[in-house]
Amino acid sequence: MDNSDPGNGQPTIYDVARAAGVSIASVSRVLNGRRNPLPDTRERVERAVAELGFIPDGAARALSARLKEVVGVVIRRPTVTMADGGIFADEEESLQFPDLINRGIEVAAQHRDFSLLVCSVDVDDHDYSRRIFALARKSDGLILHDQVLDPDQLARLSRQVPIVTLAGVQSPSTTNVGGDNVTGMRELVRHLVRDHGFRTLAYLGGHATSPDNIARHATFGAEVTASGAAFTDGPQWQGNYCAAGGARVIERLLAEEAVLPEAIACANDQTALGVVHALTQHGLDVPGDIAVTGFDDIPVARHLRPLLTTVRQPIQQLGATAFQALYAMVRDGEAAGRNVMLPTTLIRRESCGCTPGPAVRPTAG
Amino acid sequence: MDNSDPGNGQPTIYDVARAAGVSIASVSRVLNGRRNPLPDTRERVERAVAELGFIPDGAARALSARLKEVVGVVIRRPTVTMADGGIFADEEESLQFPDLINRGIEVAAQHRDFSLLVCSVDVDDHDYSRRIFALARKSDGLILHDQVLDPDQLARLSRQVPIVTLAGVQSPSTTNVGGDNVTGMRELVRHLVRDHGFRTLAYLGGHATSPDNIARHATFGAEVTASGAAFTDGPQWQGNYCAAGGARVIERLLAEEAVLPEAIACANDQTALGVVHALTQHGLDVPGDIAVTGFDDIPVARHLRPLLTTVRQPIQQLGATAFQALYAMVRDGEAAGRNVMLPTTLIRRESCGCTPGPAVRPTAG
DNA sequence: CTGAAAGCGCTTACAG
DNA sequence: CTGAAAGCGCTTACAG
Repeated sequence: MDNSDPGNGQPTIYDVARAAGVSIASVSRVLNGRRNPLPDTRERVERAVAELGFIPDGAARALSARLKEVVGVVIRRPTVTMADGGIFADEEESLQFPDLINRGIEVAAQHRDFSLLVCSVDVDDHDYSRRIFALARKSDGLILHDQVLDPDQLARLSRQVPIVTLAGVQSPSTTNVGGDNVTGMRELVRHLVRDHGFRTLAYLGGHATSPDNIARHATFGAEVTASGAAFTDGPQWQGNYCAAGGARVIERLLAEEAVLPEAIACANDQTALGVVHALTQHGLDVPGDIAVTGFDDIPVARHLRPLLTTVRQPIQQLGATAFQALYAMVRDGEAAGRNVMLPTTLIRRESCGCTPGPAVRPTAG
Repeated sequence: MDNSDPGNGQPTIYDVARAAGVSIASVSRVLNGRRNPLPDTRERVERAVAELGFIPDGAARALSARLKEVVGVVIRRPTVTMADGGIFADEEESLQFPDLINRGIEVAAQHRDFSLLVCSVDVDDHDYSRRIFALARKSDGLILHDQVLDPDQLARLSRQVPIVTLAGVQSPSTTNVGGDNVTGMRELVRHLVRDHGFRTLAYLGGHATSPDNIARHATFGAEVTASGAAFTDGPQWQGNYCAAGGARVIERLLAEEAVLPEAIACANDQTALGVVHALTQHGLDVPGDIAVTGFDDIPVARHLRPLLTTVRQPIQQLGATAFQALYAMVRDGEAAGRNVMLPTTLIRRESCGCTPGPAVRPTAG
């Protein structure tokens, strides 16, 4: 029963206790600031800690305190199934929106001494759900981007740890945080149809199962139709939230000499990036020949030419809010089942055909 | 001593053992595939596991097996100190290069059932090193981007866990993985000076302490000078690896009506993005009036106009290599002190003044 | 305020 | 092959 320096290196709490001449309980107390120890005790412990370079082991702490101080985050890695049944992976692309959200989660988590454990999944992989369940046992709670598990699995998972979905769907056992797709899309359609007078419009989608994508698609279609303009729709307008995916859609349409609409609303900015690029490569001018819009307002959207008209979401805030919701569940046992919707706003820049004004800096979200 | 269902939810290995009518040791063995158990034992355990939805607790496993199956990653969040002493944070920007590297680390880690624990630090924060040391005790090893700790701290940290630096500097106690800055920069200068004939060139830097930045700066300056061209240098050319940082440098130079060089080599692509944008906003044409190049070849660089001439690094591969190096240290006790250098290649596109050819897809790295 | 002891949920020699 | 038991390094009632 000699718990001291086992030769492998790291000092344990026993080493500190011996060096300070106190019990391990006292060491633990000064380290965690519980039950204020006497100044003398505190000092001796602090000196010993500093001398030995002691840092408590995370696993032991977690096991004992029943708190890992880790939030697990799952993002979806893109894979796109092609028309011919093949698979095309755009893995090399950075996923700016999810990565930025994760930064928001992480910064919020730091304030609570939580760390971020990330796991990216390819939903076409055979056992990706096993990895998510394993992640759950390494974390105090999980934040799931998009829709990576079906409702049944989500319900099962929520029995392991609290779950917050980001841009997913709220359920009795999970809380959801997302942007207001409907309002954003309405504003966009109104601008495109009423202000610019476009008569034919298409929506270039993201992952087919993504709740964000579904909501944006539905709202866009309904609003366009309601406004009396023509909604160009169909399976060929299916992208995957990536620039390469968006570009591919355009390439194919152009290859089969399809008649393009006057305006294309993309599922997100990254898609719009690829769309603008593909159109330009083929000699089409944006917005001269065709208008293109995005969604999210990722920072690079502010450096593109033409400047991208898009629907702004408070990206980092989405992440921070998701963490806070999760933390309340983990820490205070707050109930699941909430649905938090953050506001979106239309940002009119150039790619819709608006005239470039003086450089517009969006106000901080 | 009743270790069974404590009411809080998750079944433990004791519950499984009881349900299967075996000992917890047997449960552990079939779960971990050790010492092949009898088919009968295996089946009963597997049935009980499935019925109870048992997943081993990560902390308990880690404590007992002395392996957390977690790799900690530290990236540097941008903050830039302004000339007037103020602080300007570009926190809202996505850090595409580090994020993409992290994806590479994570995918490699998945193959070994490791997860990625990320921590972003602001080196101007007062106690960021405390957070890094805490991260170390939640991980089996650490990968540090850039230069986030000084050599002394690195040495101390390496006594806690194995360390791999990414684009850092190799030392006896740490292994480093990075791209070949010198060769890449040489090729770039040769192209700019010899092929394009530029006579005045500047380097717009990244973080001043970044080893990548230092190497690129030094090589660029030396090569330009050696070639007989003029190297424009000075503190006003200090960026921070972000688009906003690059744009700010240009804004200031323009504001003080400085004479711009014929070509600007940026520390990375993201900076180049901001530079191109700022120049364009001021009516300057890239590459007509001034050439701009990047470094990294991040995917968006392929969707910009003009297409960015840059030095390609095998980004995801850098991450995967860093993980593999770390894994060898964690698992096989491999010694630190290696330095792995991955090749870079010049990618000539349009922003240097080359004529746009047919769209060039770089071959997979 | 402080210490001795139990316990967190696993893995792994050690016997059998 | 399998089980009883020790032990991983902490935290936290429980006494004193």
